[in-house]
Amino acid sequence: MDKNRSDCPVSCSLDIFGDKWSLLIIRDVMMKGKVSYGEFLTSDEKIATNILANRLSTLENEKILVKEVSPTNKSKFVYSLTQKGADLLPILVELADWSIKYYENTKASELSKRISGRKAKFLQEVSEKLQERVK
Amino acid sequence: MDKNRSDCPVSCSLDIFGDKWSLLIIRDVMMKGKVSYGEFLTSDEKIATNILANRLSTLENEKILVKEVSPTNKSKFVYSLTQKGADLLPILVELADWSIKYYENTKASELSKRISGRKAKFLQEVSEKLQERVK
DNA sequence: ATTTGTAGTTGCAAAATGCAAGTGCAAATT
DNA sequence: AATTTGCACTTGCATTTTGCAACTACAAAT
Repeated sequence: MDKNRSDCPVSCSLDIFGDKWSLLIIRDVMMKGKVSYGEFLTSDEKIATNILANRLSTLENEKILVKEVSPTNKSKFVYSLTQKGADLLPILVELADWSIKYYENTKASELSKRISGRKAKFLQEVSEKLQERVK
Repeated sequence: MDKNRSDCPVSCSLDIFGDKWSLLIIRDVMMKGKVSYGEFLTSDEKIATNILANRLSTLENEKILVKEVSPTNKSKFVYSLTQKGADLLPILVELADWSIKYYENTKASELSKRISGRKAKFLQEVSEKLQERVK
């Protein structure tokens, strides 16, 4: 059970989701409204099925996501964010902001640049919306 | 050369430093004033020498760090942050903040909790200090 | 000429990842 | 009632990355 490499808070965060996939699943739930295994598989980055299952299980164990039977379809599962998961939003915003600043200079990214210029407001707006569906 | 899994800015950031070690090196430069290979090796998380060499090389290629001969010792190298590297500060702060919120409830973390309560101010202060030594 | 300090590289075993195919099970279809 | 479909995985296997220990290179100090 000793999974922490040190007691540094940065290191502890990375111990949980310091990989190329975990935060993309969170992004999908948070920003794209995805809720199911099948939906996560359709993202552009093409996560492998075993890796997805593994990460969902980790995120569930860490109480970042909760897995429940779909209310509309009894043979389907839906994943949703806990408050702990919703609180990852500022991290995602900063990751995106940095990338936009240094890598995106195309027309297509003008929207995201405007968002990034009003970061505090954007954060608050999204955060409020997330509140309505945290478990 | 096609290292980007998608054009999502979150994904692009993770393509570069989405692993358990890269951001710890940045933390060491940024928060602990470490500058050399030998100093990075002494951190609590115990990075392996080959991984450290590999990550330093990636961070240098991405122009997040610059490597120069030490002005005081001609047979030593020093690494320093570029502006692009210094701009990773908000990401580190949010990673730490999240971890502090959900994992640290001991006396020892009272300091970091106070910092996290004055995040904007802390960010500005550290950021100003970093400006003096970006390359 | 030898030792020390610094920054790596190399070899190899173990773990994580990627990919394709297969499984289990409930619901819908025939 | 039997078969097919949809969904959520699991499994097997090859490739890649990581971790660990030992070794190398080279300049400076002794």
